[in-house]
Amino acid sequence: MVNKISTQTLFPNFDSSLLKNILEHSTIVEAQAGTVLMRTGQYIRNTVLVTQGKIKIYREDDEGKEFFMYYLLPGQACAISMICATKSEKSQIMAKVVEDAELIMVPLQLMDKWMTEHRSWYEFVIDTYRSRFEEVLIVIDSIAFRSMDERLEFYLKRNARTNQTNDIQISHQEIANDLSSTREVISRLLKKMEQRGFVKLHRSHIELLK
Amino acid sequence: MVNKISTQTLFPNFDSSLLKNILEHSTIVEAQAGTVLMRTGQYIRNTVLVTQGKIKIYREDDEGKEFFMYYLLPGQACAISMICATKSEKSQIMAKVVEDAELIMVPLQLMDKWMTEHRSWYEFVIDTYRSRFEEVLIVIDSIAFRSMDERLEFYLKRNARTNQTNDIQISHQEIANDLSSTREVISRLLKKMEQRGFVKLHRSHIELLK
DNA sequence: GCTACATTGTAACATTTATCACAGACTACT
DNA sequence: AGTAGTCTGTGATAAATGTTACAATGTAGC
Repeated sequence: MVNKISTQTLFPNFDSSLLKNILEHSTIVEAQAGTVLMRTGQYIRNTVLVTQGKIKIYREDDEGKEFFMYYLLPGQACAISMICATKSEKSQIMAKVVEDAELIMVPLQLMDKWMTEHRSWYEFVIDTYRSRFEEVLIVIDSIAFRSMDERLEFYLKRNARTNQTNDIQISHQEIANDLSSTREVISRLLKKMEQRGFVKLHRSHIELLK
Repeated sequence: MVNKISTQTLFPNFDSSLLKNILEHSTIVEAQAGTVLMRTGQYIRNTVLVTQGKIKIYREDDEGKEFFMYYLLPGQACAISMICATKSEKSQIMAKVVEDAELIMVPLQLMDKWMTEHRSWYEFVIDTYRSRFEEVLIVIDSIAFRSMDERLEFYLKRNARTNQTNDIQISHQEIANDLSSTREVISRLLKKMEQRGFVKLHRSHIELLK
């Protein structure tokens, strides 16, 4: 059952009739860290709102290689699941839970219906499109224009910002996967960053110093 | 003055009252090949519909380096100019006319107003978001997962498809700019592709053989 | 035809990133 | 404490891409 109070806090711009609709017609799903919520090529049947936890959104290639694009946090929605809504298309991305999550699943027909009935839903959807599009453009910048050491720095900073801590719990291997590079390259670049005083390295854990 | 017949042909899904609104309230702009329609950082005041010509959309970095993302063709609209509409934000991209173009400029307030008033406009906007988002994801694939020779092949094929010809009028230098590489690298890779029988090289002009 | 300019070809070399190989260090579990 | 597994460090080497330098060719304008 959806908790009205917390939903209201997380989505403060939703009007009360929309909130009521959400509480009545959506289902709640809990997903443990590690779960793959959505795979490339699967059909999308719901628009996903996040109320708890943390989700990573990836682009996959044919051989299963992953490329990290952005995080989904409480109060946010999956833009792809909205975009595909109108056409009930296949997912273009992979979504992986990295911290135990609670999700509101809104059936696609409602997602579409509410666009005309609830101004606050319409604005939320448009704003989700906008902010994700912008985020994806910044991701393009980093791969199109930057070398691996700059991308790594960008990655660490973004991770620290998202998780609101300078202690990043992650292995070199996972960073390498996210950046579509290799572990040795990341280890070496991190070592150089440590020598420059930018980070302090620990096992499965990187401390950002500035 | 907007030509009603051609607009109707290019945007067949627009209902007649929407068409009437467009003809009344929008302005037509003609732009010659070479014109930069929009620069990164400029404020967006209109949503742009293309009725004639060809436009290339780029992402720019701080030092003015360009990275080509996609084409805008007649019957299409600039997704970024729609996305920024609601917030009247700064442009995140650069738009360059590559074939003399005719554009319909829809003031931002109307773009937003019509979303609720014209179902066909709403659907057009949502579909523009969707298709551009998907296109951008494919662009991410090509830079995240592919090496330069594969990206070049992808680039040439896309160019041929968009321009509906296997004779691509372009210099090695321009390809290098679009892919954020260098002319020498592109020349070398093209030479190899020619040896493999994939293309035939001419001056300022590449013939795609398969 | 001559000249200036844009375009292409290519060699030599530098740098960045990836791959292979292996060792040492830490952790979890029994 | 011992063992298996994960994580990190690092050297050697290969491959891809970028840089520098210069020559050759085609084109446009006079």
